[in-house]
Amino acid sequence: MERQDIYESESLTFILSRMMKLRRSNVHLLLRDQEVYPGQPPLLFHLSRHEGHSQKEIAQHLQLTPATVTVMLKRMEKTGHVERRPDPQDQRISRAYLTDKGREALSEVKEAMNFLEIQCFQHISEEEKRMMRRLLLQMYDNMKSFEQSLLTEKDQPNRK
Amino acid sequence: MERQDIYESESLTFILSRMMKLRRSNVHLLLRDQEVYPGQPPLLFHLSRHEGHSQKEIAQHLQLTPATVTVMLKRMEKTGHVERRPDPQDQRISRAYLTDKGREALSEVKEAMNFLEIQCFQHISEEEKRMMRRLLLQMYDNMKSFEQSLLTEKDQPNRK
DNA sequence: CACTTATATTTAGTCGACTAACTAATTTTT
DNA sequence: AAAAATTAGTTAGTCGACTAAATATAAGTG
Repeated sequence: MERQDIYESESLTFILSRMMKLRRSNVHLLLRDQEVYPGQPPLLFHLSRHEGHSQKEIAQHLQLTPATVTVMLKRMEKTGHVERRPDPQDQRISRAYLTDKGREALSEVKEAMNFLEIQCFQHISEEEKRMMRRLLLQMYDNMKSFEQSLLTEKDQPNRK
Repeated sequence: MERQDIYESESLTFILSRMMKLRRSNVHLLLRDQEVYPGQPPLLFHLSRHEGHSQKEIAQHLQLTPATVTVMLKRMEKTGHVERRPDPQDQRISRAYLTDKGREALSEVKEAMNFLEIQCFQHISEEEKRMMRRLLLQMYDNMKSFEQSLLTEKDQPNRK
């Protein structure tokens, strides 16, 4: 069955996305007891380091849209991990805080995610990790340049 | 602004997911003229190689749930890229085929995706790519083992 | 043959991610 | 001071991905 074709694939991005998908699924399994979904740890971590950030600040840091942050925070309010309070000086601004429940969940999430990270890099040396880091950043830069060229192209009247 | 902290991050998986997110966004920009969404190329490619596969077969190959395949195919039927026909021998089975429009879109998508892949790996040597492939497969295997251990744990009566 | 079990797909609901449009508050301009 | 522009967040809608339950069809059993 072609379930195994990750081992035959020449496409690195294919392997990458399969690996990331599996990782995400493992995150899900790991976090189920904490009522935390796979997309939420980055937000939890951010709030633990930046108590009371506005939604705009959160969105910028996590590179998400404001709409996504609103929806996520709303859900996390619902599970009791987060609370939002209006800024005293500016009624447009909403600031997010971890609740006690949120902090509790967070420490377990931190532990779980660290554990996962260690498992993920089993049998991979520090040197190899360093090389991979360099290559990934190169890829990121390449994609950033590519994005720029696409967006520039988009603004051209004579595009295509 | 901490938008730049990908360059400071020690977490490879963080860098990985940021890079993959950016890539996906670029795929989106590239495919907008073809009425194709970033999740659809794998399914289009599969159908071009396996004309008439059942939804179950598609789901197994792409490692998606049947529900996801149903919803995706329905959307692609709507845009006219795909048509579904019942199997003549078994009324439970639905088989998917590319339309002419789908084939047309596919060839442009193929071109675009190849172009993107080339851009992604600029300034990275063949040797480096080989190493990265090995490391990614190792990570995949690690995550696979981890998943197994989690699922085994899940079936234990005395878990946690 | 009737009933039970298995199979393939669908539907409804959840999540995160985006876009576009909207709402309310604040700042800037006239 | 009033109007216009900007800002922060929200809502509605789209996508893909999953889960659980439902539906229709086929296979197996007594």
